[in-house]
Amino acid sequence: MKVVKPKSFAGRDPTEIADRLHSAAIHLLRRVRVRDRESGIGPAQLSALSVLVFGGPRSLGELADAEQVRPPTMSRIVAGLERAGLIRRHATEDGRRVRLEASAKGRKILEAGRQRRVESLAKALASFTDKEQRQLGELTDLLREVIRKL
Amino acid sequence: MKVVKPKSFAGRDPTEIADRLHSAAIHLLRRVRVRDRESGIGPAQLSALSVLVFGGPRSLGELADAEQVRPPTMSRIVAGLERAGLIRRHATEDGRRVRLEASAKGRKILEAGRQRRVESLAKALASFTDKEQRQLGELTDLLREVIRKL
DNA sequence: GAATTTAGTTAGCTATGCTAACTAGATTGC
DNA sequence: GCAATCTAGTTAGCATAGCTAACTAAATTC
Repeated sequence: MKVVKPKSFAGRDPTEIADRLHSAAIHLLRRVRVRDRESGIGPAQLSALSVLVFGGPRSLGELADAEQVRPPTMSRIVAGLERAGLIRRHATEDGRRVRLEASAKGRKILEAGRQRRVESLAKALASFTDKEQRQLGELTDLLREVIRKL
Repeated sequence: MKVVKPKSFAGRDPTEIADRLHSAAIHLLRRVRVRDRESGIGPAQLSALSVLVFGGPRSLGELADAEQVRPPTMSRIVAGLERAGLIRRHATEDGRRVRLEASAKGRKILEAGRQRRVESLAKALASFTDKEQRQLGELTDLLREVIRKL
């Protein structure tokens, strides 16, 4: 008895899905990086900044948690953002904690990067059907759920 | 006249999709990195190795193209993989070119990493319905297309 | 056979990850 | 009320990974 798995029906196997997501993530970032370098700001800084812009002000530790990096790593990322004038650091009642907040310049830089990213991605998306684009939108939702549960 | 865009119907806007894909890619990799570190091999080395294992032997330049990095970067990645005994380097008729090939040890390491990744991801995927899992599978295909066109 | 092109390496910079060890402020406990 | 402990963040030091510029050596072109 021969069981032939239909290869064309992709991604049923969790291993397969895992590998593909992993590979997709790596290569997507490599592509995007090219455009993001134009902003003169590294990917980790960009990502941290976006948390502050879209998620609001927070402490360094909270930012580290959100970005899944260790405090020393975030400390340096924050130092870079501050040096570039993209965020500001305020004291809080708790003298140990800092309150990090995106500056107007930071918001502008992020928006510009977003525009560039869209420029590239919109071009790539243009050749897809409406249905496929809708699917992609749904994928990002699902993906967020997956990551949250990871 | 007021046009209210339904916010809940996510991802129609290419900007939105771009941002989400970007963010998802970053955070997915950060999660996976934790498990991948157990293999004692960096993410770039792991990714390059997987090209050799699943895509077959090729030259350094081809590998650099596949991985979307510059030759000097790939040169160093390859040096690391060679030092660790995960790949081998053979001469070709063209004296400038090298032929890179995964070793048995390299294939084993990669398979082990795959297992670990699956262990995590399968756990995360388990809470999704069959339909959602199928969707995720289909959408990784879509994602590959997007990246190819980027 | 000289000039050019091509493949890969080396050198040197930056950014990002980590752990270990430190400082300083807040909290706890006696 | 002050010592011990805990918590937030920083500093130091290491490794990986990205880049460009400049080099070496082999192949190709003229």
